[in-house]
Amino acid sequence: MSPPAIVKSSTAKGEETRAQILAAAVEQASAWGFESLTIGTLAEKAGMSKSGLFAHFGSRLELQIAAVDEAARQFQELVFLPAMKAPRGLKRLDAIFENWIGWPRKANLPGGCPLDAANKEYAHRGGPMRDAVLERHRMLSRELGKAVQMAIDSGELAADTDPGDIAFGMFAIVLACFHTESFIGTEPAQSRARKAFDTLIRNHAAARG
Amino acid sequence: MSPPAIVKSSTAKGEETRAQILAAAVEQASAWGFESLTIGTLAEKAGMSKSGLFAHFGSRLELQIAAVDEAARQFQELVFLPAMKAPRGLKRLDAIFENWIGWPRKANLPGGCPLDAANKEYAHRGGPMRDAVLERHRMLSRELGKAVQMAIDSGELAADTDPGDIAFGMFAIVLACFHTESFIGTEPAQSRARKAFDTLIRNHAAARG
DNA sequence: GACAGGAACGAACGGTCGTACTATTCTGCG
DNA sequence: CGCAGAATAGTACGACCGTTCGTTCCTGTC
Repeated sequence: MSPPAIVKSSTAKGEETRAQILAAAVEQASAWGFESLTIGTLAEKAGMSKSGLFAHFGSRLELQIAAVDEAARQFQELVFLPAMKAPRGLKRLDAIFENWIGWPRKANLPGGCPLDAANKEYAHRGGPMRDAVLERHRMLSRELGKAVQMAIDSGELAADTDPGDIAFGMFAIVLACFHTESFIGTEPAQSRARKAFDTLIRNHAAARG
Repeated sequence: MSPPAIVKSSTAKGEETRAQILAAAVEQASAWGFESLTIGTLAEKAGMSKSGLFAHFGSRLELQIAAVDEAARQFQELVFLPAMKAPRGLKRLDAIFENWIGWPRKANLPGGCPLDAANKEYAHRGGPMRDAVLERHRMLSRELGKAVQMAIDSGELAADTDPGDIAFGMFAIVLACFHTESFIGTEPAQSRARKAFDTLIRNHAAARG
């Protein structure tokens, strides 16, 4: 009696190693792409056997999809979530941008943004991976759109601003930041990105009273 | 005697098939990445045996590098070269931008810009491929910088314009255009990109008489 | 102590990879 | 024609791929 009730030991021992595997998977995918996620190399990285790792996912595809999910979760956790502490409007948009351009470093992903990598890899082909990537991307895109709309509603951005233009502009600047980091270094790339973002916002700012 | 001098038959029959192989390679790389360039699949695509194709390059790495070169050559041919017919300054910058966002389609590369793909794949790793990609990228970057500088020298862009800002902005917009094409379609993506480019230029335009 | 179930293991499979050899066919020049 | 050399094909190899299978270890319950 005395029913164990909850238990289930929040870390079921298997869940724990699964989480470790996925962390390693995202790290590798950020640098080498999701197509590089092979059972063998990942097993070696996680310090376990191929079959042992394999049992956690059932197939390579499931592993890749799980890695995409994990990457999106980390993005949400490191970019959007902390920005919620900032007040709605431009302040929050600023926070999102700043977290965005810095999140690969914060997540210890020296290979760059894994979602960006996934998009590049699968956007132009069919299959379940493309579906998974697009779904996650649309979700995050919607969240960004809401944040922009708030800045319009608050009167900080001009009322006739097209929210899509701002989202497109932010997306563009962040992409260019990630891409130029490898050429000119993190610091100069982020500096240029911030300057471009400032210009973008100033361009659409509501006229001051 | 009578030294054969030149000869070498401009198309040495081998050169011709080599060119066909590289065309197929660039096409495949644009959609599946340069890491997907395997001897076997490429041989099948070119309608010849693995060993026959292999003999043209000597190693897979050489093949990949040759594909990067070919992609850069096509870029030069379809983006910069036609823009040279436009007069120096904003007109030429406009032409470059327009050719840029449309060149994958023009080159029959439904998978997107292969140089973008190569950059994403190799920017964060070492090795000869990274070197090759970065070199080509820097070359094209320098060419873009010169075109921007001409627009400043001609007085169409403000004298205090930072050429790097314009180049960064154009790069950003084109990247976002390529990335959003897969979500919202080619037409809307290019439309947004053109709008953003107009804003960028207008922002740095020299004050009118 | 017996037992059940999850977690990880090692070995093996069919297949594809890049690459090295040899053999065959094609092509142009005397 | 004949023949040299380039171009392509054939074959074989070791390594790695994803996956399957049977086994072992660990943990918690009767």
